[in-house]
Amino acid sequence: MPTISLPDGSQRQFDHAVTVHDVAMDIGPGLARVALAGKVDGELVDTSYTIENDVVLSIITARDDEGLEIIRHSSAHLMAQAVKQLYPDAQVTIGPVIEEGFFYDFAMEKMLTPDDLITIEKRMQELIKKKIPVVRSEMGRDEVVTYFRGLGENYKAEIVESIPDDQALSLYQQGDFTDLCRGPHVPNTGSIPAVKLTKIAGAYWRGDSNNEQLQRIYGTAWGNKKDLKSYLFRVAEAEKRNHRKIGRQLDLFHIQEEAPGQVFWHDKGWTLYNTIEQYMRKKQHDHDYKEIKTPQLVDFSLWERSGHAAKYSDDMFTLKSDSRQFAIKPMNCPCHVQVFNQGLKSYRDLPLRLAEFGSCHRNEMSGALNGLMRVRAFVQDDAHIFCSEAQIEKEVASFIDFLHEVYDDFGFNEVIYRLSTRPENRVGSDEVWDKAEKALAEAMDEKGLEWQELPGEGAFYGPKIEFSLKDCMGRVWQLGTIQVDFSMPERLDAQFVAEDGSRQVPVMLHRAILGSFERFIGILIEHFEGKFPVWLSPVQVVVMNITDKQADYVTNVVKNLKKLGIRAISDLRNEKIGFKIREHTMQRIPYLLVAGDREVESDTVAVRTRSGEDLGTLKIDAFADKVLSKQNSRSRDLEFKEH
RNA sequence: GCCCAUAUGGCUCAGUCGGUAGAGCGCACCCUUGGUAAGGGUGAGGUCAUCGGUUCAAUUCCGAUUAUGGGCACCA
Repeated sequence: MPTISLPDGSQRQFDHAVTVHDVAMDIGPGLARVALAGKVDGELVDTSYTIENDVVLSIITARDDEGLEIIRHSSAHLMAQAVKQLYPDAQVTIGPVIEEGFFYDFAMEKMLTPDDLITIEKRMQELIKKKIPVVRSEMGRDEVVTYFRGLGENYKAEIVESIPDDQALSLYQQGDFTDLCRGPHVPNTGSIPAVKLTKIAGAYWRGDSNNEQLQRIYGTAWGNKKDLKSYLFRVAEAEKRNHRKIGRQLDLFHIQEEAPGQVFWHDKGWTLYNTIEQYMRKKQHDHDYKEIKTPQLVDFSLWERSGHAAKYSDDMFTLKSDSRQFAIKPMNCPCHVQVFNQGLKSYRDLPLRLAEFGSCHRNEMSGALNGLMRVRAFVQDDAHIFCSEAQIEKEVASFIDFLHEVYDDFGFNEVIYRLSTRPENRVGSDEVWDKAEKALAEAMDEKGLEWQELPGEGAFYGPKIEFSLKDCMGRVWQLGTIQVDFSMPERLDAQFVAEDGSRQVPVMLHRAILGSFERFIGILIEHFEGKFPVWLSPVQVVVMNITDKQADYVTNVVKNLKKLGIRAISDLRNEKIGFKIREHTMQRIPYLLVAGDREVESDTVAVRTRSGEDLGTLKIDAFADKVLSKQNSRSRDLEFKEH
């Protein structure tokens, strides 16, 4: 005789066991129609689930996050059903839910084309119309293996075989298609309101590039057509922020075939780059780093000693000269140890923080290249902190503060923190790893940061924290990092004299805040959609004349602004003022100044922002003061507020 | 590196069921001197990514290469 408590606090009593669907029906047939699943005492179940005891129940619909997830998961099954109907030799593998959608990997002879995607989607729509019931059943593990083997579904059988216990597994059947799945699923295929296939890709079986490659189809699914439409709109809008597109529009940089993975910085892009570098130089100086510069071409033997050659020799650019083998440096750390090693160091010298805007080259695999986000030649805001074990935690903590200062200045507040811990193959004792991992974790905890752990993802020489941001397409890019290294200082004979006179090996902390300048600028472009704050804008001010009469005046204004350290240009072209305004607005120049006869007479300029606000008419000095104050405060808005 | 797709004036793209190409923007010149998101006219610009094959004929079809894009894998 179950009593069922609902989320609003009300209760319903039944004199017999009921299904989730029955309860929904009891509340109202409208709810029963849209019910996708139930949540019984916190656990998600199908609508066909039978309730026998007193429980707390909520009915899950497309409005719930869980409901959306169920729709997506069921969409993956639906797609698999369509694919199997159209291409019977296809074998199913896995089909999980991902952010905003789902995918399913298939093993099949035929190579899918974008046209096939349309065919598959059409078949899916037909299956949706048929409202095929989705039925759950259970089977023993070995039984399931036999079942899938019988169907020729060898991948699926392999997955089931790797499940340890002989526990009962759940299967979901919809018409001629059955898949292994924990569930829950929608009650019938008609409960999928809005689904669209988006792209085809290759993916390795079990994520291992030594395995065969499967064909992956990505899709997106939503609770209603409107949400699907707005998702597609969002994707299209995000595409407008693409750093390659804006990089071309704003004349910041280009990449061309003769130099794959390397950037040709144009005047404006390089101005941006230099502004950032100058900023970081100042910040590093303030945080007691010493800036150094080390060679590009270093004898291969150093990379052998550091241990990099063994692991990365294929990814290094090398060249021969005078019968010596050199590598173009893929990283700066071995060189920094060489600087540390000059002159005997004392414990009094620690922590020693050596920073370099280090230009590195890595022969990244061709398929990895990606605009500014992944390049073969890049510059890191790299630094290595040589310290004692006891100093690790304090150094990590103050590094995180430093990193936050920088990210704040750029306007990034959504940072993803990840701690990568000891991998299977590693150097150093467990005690030292314990200490290092703890130091990193505690440094984050003390600042109240929410972080994820990536077990086994650390470098062979030590654990690391990664600081990442999302780009406009929702992809996550790592920027900053701090890594504890117990290995390299020893390999490269770094030592210091301790308090007791003994020789000891320092710990080395590898750290970067921006990561690569290239990637960071790519993210900046997308983050701001090219509308950089004043301090970063390659051109901060454009001064325009209305007729030829004001040309000299404008030239003079620009000259004066430049003298004050403002990046100003003039536009004296024989065009109407509306035309010039439009062009420079599209170029995202923060301040557009107009000088006509009125302004010349009063020694002023009329000020407008790129977002269209009229800031009135100001004397040149007054305007310059305000721009400089925006620049110095790294303000992100353009308006001149009166005080 | 692997899978799929793409490559046409500076940019964005159209096009040719095989007969050596077109638009808009930009650029140059001329007219216009116009007060806050596109004034008008004229003109110049392309070995249709590269190499090879099929064909009387290839930018178009086929193959290879390179690069780019989306994934996968990788990311010291």
